[in-house]
Amino acid sequence: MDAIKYYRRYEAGQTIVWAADKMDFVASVVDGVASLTQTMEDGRRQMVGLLLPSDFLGRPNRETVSYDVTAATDVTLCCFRRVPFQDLIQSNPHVSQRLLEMTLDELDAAREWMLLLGRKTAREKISSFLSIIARRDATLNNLPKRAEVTFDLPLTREAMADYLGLTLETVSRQMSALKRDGVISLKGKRHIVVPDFERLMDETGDDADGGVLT
Amino acid sequence: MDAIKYYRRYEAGQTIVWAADKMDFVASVVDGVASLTQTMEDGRRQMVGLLLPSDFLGRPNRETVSYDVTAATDVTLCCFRRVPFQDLIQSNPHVSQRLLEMTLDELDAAREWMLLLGRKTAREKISSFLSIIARRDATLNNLPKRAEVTFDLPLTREAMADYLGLTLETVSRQMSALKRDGVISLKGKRHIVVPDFERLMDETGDDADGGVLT
DNA sequence: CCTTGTAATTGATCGAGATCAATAGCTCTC
DNA sequence: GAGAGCTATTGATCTCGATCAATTACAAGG
Repeated sequence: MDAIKYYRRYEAGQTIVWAADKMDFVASVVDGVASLTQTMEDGRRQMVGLLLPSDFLGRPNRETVSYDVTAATDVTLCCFRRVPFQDLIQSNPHVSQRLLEMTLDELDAAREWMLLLGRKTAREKISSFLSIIARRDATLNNLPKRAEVTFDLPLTREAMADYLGLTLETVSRQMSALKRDGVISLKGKRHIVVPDFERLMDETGDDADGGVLT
Repeated sequence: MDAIKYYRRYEAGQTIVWAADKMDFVASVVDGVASLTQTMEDGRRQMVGLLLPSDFLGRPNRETVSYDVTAATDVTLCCFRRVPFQDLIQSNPHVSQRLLEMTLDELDAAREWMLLLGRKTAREKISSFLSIIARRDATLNNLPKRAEVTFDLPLTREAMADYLGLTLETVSRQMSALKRDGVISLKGKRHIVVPDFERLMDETGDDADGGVLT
């Protein structure tokens, strides 16, 4: 496996693959954040995937993807040439089982995202997004309960709008509203402080706990 | 594989599994249509999956699902007890590879769905839904180009609304508008005639063709 | 035939978020 | 430090789809 891997770096804003382009590798994100975005003919855009470190990019047995892949921050990928990687899957059942698990997790995430897009209010969308980022950051550290949480937004307001199915103006307004209400505070444009994480969770519209015996 | 399979039938409207319930089987849809639905505490609902014949339900190595599964029409499932099925995956790499392919297809569908939910207008949503159903029906037959297409809606207006992130009133109004504009005609409430399928496609907001050299 | 119940249509009004527009804050560069 | 070029905030107004409400269309059952 190590024999066919190599690293690539992309700068923030750079396109990693264009929709319908040939893609001769699959990869896993080592560092940074990449987004998958679909665009309509008239320019309307919707983010359909957000890849954080350890997430997988690309599809075995398929040469193209149907969305643009863009580096939201500086990104480092660990790449594998696609054909050797496919051979690896054939010979090593463990790999395809692991890949299946990861894809199923991604599908679950996509389904929560669909609930967000279809039914949540703008304020709930923003809160949900902030808590997703906060949580993904927090897993690297260890999360104390009902504590202050701090992190940097990896996305611009415009990218957040594309993620949430909103306009950037609405994103900005709702961020200001959450700040005014003391749910978050901002240091600069991108650095977020959440004084009480549970308070933020209450704003997301999701069930308080994971659903185990409500 | 045949040794561990059995069939189950559900009537339209019946719940197949509740969110967070234990699910001791996985299954594939033989006949009918089932929906996966997520519900918020205050009752807002969003469909997050629509299972048509040949689609797969359930997740190996996980006892629960996080959404309700409901029979939209009468449904026949071909079930496999979960634990033997997991053993099958372990021993037969072909199965997990096939399952990976199916899951990746479902993820692609989920991503198009996200574009629909986040960025399309009500009219585009309805048109997209109708063309999805028409196409899934048409694969069973053989599809001539720019021809009349005919099919039955497997969903109520309310279920369509849950699919599309709309209210049932808006669904009804847009159906009437498409009828008024001659894009579709209705025989009864559920039977749809599309006189010109390309005309319907133009209403979806999607690119005219699959994206091969636009 | 008349009731009862569910699915669907249609109308009137309202409001959340989009759109249009101006301004502010930053970082770079010259 | 003035100007260009971003990103972000804030204001004013408009619109699409939601909400509230009444009516219609059936199908089932007494």
